[in-house]
Amino acid sequence: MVRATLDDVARIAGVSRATASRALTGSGPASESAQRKVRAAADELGFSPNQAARALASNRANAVALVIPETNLLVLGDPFLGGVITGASEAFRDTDYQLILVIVRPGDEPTKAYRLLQSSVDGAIIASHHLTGLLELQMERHAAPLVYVGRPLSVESAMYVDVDNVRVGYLAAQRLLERGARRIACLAGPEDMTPVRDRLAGWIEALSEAGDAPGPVAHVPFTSQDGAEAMRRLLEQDPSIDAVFAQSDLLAVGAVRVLQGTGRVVGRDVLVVGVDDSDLARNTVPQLTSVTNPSSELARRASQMLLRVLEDGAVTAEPEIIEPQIVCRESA
Amino acid sequence: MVRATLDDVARIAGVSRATASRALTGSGPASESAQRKVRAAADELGFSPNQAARALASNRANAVALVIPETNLLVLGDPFLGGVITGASEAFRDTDYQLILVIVRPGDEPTKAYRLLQSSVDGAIIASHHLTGLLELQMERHAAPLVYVGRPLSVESAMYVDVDNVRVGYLAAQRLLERGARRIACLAGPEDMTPVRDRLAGWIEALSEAGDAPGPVAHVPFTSQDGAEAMRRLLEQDPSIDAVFAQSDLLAVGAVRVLQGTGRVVGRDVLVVGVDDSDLARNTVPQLTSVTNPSSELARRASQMLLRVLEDGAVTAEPEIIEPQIVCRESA
DNA sequence: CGACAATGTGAAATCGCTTCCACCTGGTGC
DNA sequence: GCACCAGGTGGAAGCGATTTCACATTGTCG
Repeated sequence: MVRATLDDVARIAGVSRATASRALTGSGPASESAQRKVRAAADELGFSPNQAARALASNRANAVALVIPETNLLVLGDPFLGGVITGASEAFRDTDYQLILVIVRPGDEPTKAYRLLQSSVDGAIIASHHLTGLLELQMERHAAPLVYVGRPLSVESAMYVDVDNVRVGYLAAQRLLERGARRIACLAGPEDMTPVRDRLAGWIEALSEAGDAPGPVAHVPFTSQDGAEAMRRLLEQDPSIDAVFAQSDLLAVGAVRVLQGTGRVVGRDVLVVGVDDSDLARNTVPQLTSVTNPSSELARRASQMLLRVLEDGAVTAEPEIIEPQIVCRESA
Repeated sequence: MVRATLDDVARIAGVSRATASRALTGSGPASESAQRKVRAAADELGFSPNQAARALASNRANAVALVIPETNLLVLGDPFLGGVITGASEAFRDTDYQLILVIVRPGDEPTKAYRLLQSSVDGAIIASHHLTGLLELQMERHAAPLVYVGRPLSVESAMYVDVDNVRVGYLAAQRLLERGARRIACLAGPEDMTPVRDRLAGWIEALSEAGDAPGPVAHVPFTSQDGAEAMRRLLEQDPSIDAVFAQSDLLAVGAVRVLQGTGRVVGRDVLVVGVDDSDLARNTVPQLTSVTNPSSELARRASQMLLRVLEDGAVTAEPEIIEPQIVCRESA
């Protein structure tokens, strides 16, 4: 069976191709009756427009890229990226933009992704913090609008949606202090990530407000293994630690395992707060107190921002900041 | 800056557009010297072909769809889908196919996705077990080749890659029996999924070989909450249960939590085997014994199968079956 | 009643590429 | 030497839509 073309639709509807196009896309004047006839013909033929032809003629790809980093986190099940994917897909579901998944590896030469993006998308959502400037700058030069999930480190005046990460750190520290912690360590993520720095800043702020000095800090990748190792090192360094602010639930899980291994009871002898409020937080024993980091919400808002720019032709949009919440459970 | 077109490249290289096209795509004869000149000109201009034009002219989209179900699993962090995404992306990274992400919700009318796929991809990887025929049949009618990750329930003669799920169940039961279990319950997934049925079959097979009768079975969605509830019900029903075959790590985690809540020591009083061998299995206390269900491997193989069909023009390919392994840890 | 908008319409020109086809070279076999 | 063939090449015809523009056809106002 040969695919029906707009010509077929026009012929059956008894109008010109131009009119048929206008009737279906609403891009120009078309009488009531013409619209009815065209729509009937299109239904009859099961017409669906050839995207390539449409893209070529209209000079818009009707597609957006979702750029995410490939850490092995996806495999290991870090829920943050899953949420980003879900959120973005949700936001674009009812538009006729297609979502093109671009997974970049730290080592990849950026030109490849750049080319791809340049030639075939109208815009992009970028969820990768780790790209150090290169890709970002190259893409910025290009006309297609870019929206970041998470404030980018190296790009000024970017459009982005982020959680208030300073507040994340502040909330965590506040909770730990309220529960009586005196010596709070921090299991932070990689040092070159803006959220990591901001959370650290918020944590320090809350501590100094309370007149406390920050405990030891360890920067490690966001995996539970690294979290466990780092926790072990911190304990050696300072066995008097009575609370831990872990910058992700995954890190927290690793820390909890080590703390339990030393005979400490988490939630009593030592307090732990994580970040992400993921499923993980509910599935461990003890359940984790965690600060929210609503990935799908962030991605949804970023997508909507991109859509707005795409549709309204606006050049830019103000960043949006989401307020984090702390969800208290057994660990702190 | 205006994008360079093939015309520009041809002009600078001093050849015709036809020759330039052939030189760049390798789709026809082109002399050494022409190729050199064209390539030099393309580099100089930073030429990258307009995908839409190429797709329109060649009647191939240079894109494949990755169809995955939206359960809230992605949000909740079921690692299986993350692995599928990673694996597929990896397989297509070095081709010039783009990956279009299509997330279908159980309730979605399939025509929408169908239209999308029909009009703008050369093929698709389908990772959704839950689609009951409708979408699948519609798509089968269409020319674009489809490869399933996981044997589909309703489509005969489909191309797919799957793990040997009967063996998964068999391995789990075997391990539990070896460790001395006498009364083995099964926490199964939704009843309409082929892997769920197959694992159940393998489990029963191993039990009957050993002369044991299967314990109680509960069918629930793949979340830890449902796992926990089901475990509670099973225990009420039969407190003598001394082992559990949970059909995913997430279910296992829920079960473990409940078992521990009753004072049982998992790994001693009661044994638990999960499936997926995900990060989760390594992060719980006790660590879970789990049967592998290598999602990214499955997706990679499925993608390669699709590529083969796409490139060779082969009509079909034989299903591939991957052997599962059991990874023994503390819980059984 | 004539003139001028406003509104719909279709012919035709793109968009940037691939690919068919006709043509022109050389080199080879007889 | 002549026919022939193979490998290169360029001209030109699409691919299937959108969009511009000129041309009706109305209705409305003075």
